[in-house]
Amino acid sequence: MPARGERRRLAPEERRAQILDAAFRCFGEKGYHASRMDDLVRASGLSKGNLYLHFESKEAVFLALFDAFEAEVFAAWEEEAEHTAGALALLRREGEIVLERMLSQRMLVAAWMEFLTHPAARDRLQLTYERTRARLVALLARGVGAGELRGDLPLEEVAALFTGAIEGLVLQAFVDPAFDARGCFDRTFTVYEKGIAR
Amino acid sequence: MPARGERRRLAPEERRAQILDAAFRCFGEKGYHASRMDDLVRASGLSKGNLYLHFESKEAVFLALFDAFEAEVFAAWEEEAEHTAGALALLRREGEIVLERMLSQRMLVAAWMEFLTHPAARDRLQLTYERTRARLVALLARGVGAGELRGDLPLEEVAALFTGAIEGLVLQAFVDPAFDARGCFDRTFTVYEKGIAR
DNA sequence: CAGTATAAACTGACTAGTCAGTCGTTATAC
DNA sequence: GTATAACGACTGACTAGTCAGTTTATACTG
Repeated sequence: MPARGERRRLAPEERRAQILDAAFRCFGEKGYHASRMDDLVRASGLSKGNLYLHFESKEAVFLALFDAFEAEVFAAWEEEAEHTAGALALLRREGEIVLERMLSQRMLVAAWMEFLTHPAARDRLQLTYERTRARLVALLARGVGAGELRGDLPLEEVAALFTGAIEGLVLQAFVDPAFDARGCFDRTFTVYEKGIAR
Repeated sequence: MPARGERRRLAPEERRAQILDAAFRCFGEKGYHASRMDDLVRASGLSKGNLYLHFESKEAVFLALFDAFEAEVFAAWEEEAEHTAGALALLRREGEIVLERMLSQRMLVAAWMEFLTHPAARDRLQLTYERTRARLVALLARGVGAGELRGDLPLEEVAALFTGAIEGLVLQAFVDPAFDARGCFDRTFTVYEKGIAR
């Protein structure tokens, strides 16, 4: 029983944020399965019932966390797009941005991988991949239009290659702390450049 | 209780194969966590006790399955290397080979992802990545030596990029059945070619 | 402004079920 | 006769989610 006066009613958004904050720490430290709902309870300082008042399941909490992560990356990309001219330069910067965020949250990425056998997770990630590729296709198309990139590129496929390659670097970094994904991206970007530039 | 005469003593290797066969079907259908040891028991037609006589844990079964998968891919690569001349042609073929095998066992790949928060899985996958990159570096180095590839390539990094890109395509195919990873690889291989050929 | 009613945020002990792994027993091969 | 492969009912630790009851904020009333 909490000491008198420690209970506080809060607006739903604040509680959700509090829960997501705890979830971020738990899932980001131990992954999805190893994080128990009781861990989130402890980390959030709330009761279990309260937690289930705001999220209908463990799965729902994790999906909400992913939404936040995606939104953050997309916002950073928008921001960057306003400051960077040139398709290749922007492509490089956007790659660096997402790589940076994923690497700084390796375990969260692993938690997502762990979660991927849930159909809901697959659907959600599919959406993210589609959005990402669509964004890259638009970026590449502008590059083609500006005469910076070759005109005969299969844009969808090049976008998918780029998307996948970054994911692959993150995976290699996850299993091997000594693997320098940033450096690798940096030093191999010229492969893309030579491959797609006009 | 089995009907009289249905019990059969078998050599350890045969039992192991029988268990791995069942594990292949279970994990390949439902993933790691959703596959219960009792499922393996049913699928193998053996008893639980017998299963634990040959593998000390669920984890051990899955690791053994991964060993087999890796060995198969590496053997197929060796085979291909004997028939294919030219670094770029071989690189393409080896990519196709591993892509083919991973795509035909999507759920098994997902099971592995799911399993990745186990330290033992990380160590095992790290080993595989290292072996794969080492193999690719050797392949690329031969290409450089033969004057087929540029001499100033960061070989380690290009190998990592290639390794990661394939993994990334498999992931995209896993979450989206409509995603054509094979076609994507095929149509984007020229990006590598232009990027690394002399 | 006290007193009271109502809504809804909040609590945590509890439930109902799960599942990896064990072990006492039985069958088989030699 | 005996070593040991094989069996499967059983155990106990674990955990997502529930719910009956408690506390707080606010609205209403005299």
